[in-house]
Amino acid sequence: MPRPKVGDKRADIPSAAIQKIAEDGVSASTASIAKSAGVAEGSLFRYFEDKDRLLNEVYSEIKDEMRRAMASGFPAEGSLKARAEYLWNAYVNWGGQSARKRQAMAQLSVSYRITETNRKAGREGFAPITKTMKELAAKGKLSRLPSSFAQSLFLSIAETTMTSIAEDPKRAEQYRAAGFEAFWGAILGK
Amino acid sequence: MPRPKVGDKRADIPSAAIQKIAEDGVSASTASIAKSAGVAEGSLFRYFEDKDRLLNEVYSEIKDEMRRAMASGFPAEGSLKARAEYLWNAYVNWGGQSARKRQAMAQLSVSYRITETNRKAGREGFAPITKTMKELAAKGKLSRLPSSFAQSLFLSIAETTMTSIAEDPKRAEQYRAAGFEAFWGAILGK
Amino acid sequence: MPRPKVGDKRADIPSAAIQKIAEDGVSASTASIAKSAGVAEGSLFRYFEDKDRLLNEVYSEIKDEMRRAMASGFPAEGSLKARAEYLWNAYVNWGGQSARKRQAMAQLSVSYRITETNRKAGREGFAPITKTMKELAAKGKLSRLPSSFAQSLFLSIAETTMTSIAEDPKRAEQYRAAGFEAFWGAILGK
Amino acid sequence: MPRPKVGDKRADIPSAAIQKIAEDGVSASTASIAKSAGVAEGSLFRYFEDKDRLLNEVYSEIKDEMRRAMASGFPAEGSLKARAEYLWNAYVNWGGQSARKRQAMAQLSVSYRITETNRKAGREGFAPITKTMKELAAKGKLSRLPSSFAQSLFLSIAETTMTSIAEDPKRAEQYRAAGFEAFWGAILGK
DNA sequence: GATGAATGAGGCTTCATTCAT
DNA sequence: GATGAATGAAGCCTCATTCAT
Repeated sequence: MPRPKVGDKRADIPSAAIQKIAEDGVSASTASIAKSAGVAEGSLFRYFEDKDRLLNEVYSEIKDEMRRAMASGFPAEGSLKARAEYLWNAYVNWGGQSARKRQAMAQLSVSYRITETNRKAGREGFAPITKTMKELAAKGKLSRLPSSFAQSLFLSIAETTMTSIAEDPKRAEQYRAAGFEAFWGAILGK
Repeated sequence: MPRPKVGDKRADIPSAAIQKIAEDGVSASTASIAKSAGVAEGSLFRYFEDKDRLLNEVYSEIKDEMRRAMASGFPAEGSLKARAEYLWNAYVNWGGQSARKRQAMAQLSVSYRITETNRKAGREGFAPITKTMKELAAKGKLSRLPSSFAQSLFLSIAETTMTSIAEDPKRAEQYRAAGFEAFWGAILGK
Repeated sequence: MPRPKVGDKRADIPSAAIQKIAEDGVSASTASIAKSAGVAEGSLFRYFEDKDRLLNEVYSEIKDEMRRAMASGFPAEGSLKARAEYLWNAYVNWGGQSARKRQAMAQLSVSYRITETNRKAGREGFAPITKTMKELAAKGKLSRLPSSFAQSLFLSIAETTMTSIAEDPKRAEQYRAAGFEAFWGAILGK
Repeated sequence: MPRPKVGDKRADIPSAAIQKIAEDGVSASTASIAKSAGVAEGSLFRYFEDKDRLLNEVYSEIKDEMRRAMASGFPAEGSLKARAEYLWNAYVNWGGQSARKRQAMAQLSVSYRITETNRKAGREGFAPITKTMKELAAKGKLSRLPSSFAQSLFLSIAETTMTSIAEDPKRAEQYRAAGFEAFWGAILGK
């Protein structure tokens, strides 16, 4: 019978933090996070220097996971549309399966406790995403604006889509497809 | 010679709250808000039962203002595009002139302290907006989804646009126009 | 029947702090100090930004009181010995009546929480003391060393004297006289 | 090739404690002491039942070392002045070479965590010192007071001297000589 | 009505100590 | 013996809210 692995405690804290932040916002108390992680309150601070560190680490962890979700299986050789659609689906699907993380992210993104450094690191996607977005932006009607605008549109339209899915999961497929068309139209539509 | 109006004190509190919430998030202390409004700490609670009330009132006040900005001068008889563009411009322009309020709103909208009732009231625009959005949604490729989806897209694309403008104000015009085209394409683009 | 004066609460805190620091050292908890002052814990922080401020204020308050004790009635025109003896007696008597303050001071003086600025301000006596010490130092065998050395000897010999008095109060007079002779001999003795 | 001796770990702890206490006061954490000693946090408690034990042990260790410094080479047959001067020089020289220990001692001596027993043991010198002090006290003007008063004066004047030396090491010799003269004058000066 | 001093619950963080490995 | 992860009590401090003036 396997006994609880040593060191696992640390790993439990970010998940608990995500859960609590999703529920209560970034003002979720460290005590409640620790409790929900099944560790003593003091233990939290063995692993995270202070609450800000924890918050920032959770933030970048989620950002990383998002990127990984989009990176895995990415058809680097596909057509522009195929690539864009792949990214879209990967992102929206990830969001659908990670409601808690999305909710936590919504809180973290507007929190002043996330450092600018971390925020910037979060924005810089991995190369293939950035490249696809750049191509897309260059081709579309937004070509005279920074490609980051296209990227922001991607994120915000996807966010809107995911929110709608969360509210009405039975139509997930429909929203996902419609969301992509909306995005595509936003960038390239006449 | 106009003397300071009685009751002015109350009116100063929401503005101060907006300022402080924009700066510090919803965790801005009531003391700091009172101070910034030039009233005593205790006086705040003569006007607002508790902090939550204040927060909710600020929320709906801003929402109201947004609506008024969009309503005033609305060309009810114009073409669909004319009307949509009017709304867009009115909204984005309002945002450009109300940075503080936008920032406060960003904090308030994710706060769990804003009641669902209030949130819903915020979403329900005034009739002309809703009507325009419905028409738009019905005509576009999103016609099989609730018109609230189109409305959410309007808001999120506008938000993205305003953020870009805030970061690079010299290109405000460009962003505003491009933003509208993006929105238009999102809803109607082929 | 006089009711408790408003604002008196603040004044009670330093006395309580002295009491507690004397008993428990500078690690006396703010909670215990507040309790002993008869105020809520939070109230302490209305008056003192943080514990360090309180500690430093207590430190300089006691230093001030010491100086006042030595200054009041000082025979500025007396002989050197008369003046030195006056200072000695004033200081030692003050210490005898202020056991708690002396004990608190013993803790505060070695605490790293007292700022260098404050420490320096504490060292700078009022002019008459400094002047007397300078004259004394110049005349004695320590004339080739900074006069601050003589002053430090004054303080440390007095401290030793006061400690002995505290341990055996019946001999207070004897110790006080002997202490002065010791100090006098230290500076001028053959 | 000498390998690190077993049991060395224990010996490293008091030195580390001295270092840390000198830096941070008696509130130096056991964790920081352990780290500075190169042992695990928990190991400290294998050697010292608790922090108080460690503190007390460090205290008496330093006191012992002081005594040894004064005892070694003590001219038991010398004149009273020769013996007193020997003790003085030995003590002041020891202090000059042991700044850290003096600083730690300054913290420990005022700490309520040092037991009365230990304190008393610290005061009782080894016989030759006590004897010399008694002779001195008996001969001087303080002859009607307990000889411990003379001993306290020795310590406090020496302390003052060492502090001055620490602040201005180039004048060490001058201070040391002047300090002894001051002490001598304090006890015997006319 | 207006004030701001007073409150105390609750939040973050430190740290001496224990104990399974 | 040695380790260091884990603990939770206790410390400092903030803040929404009350209420005597």
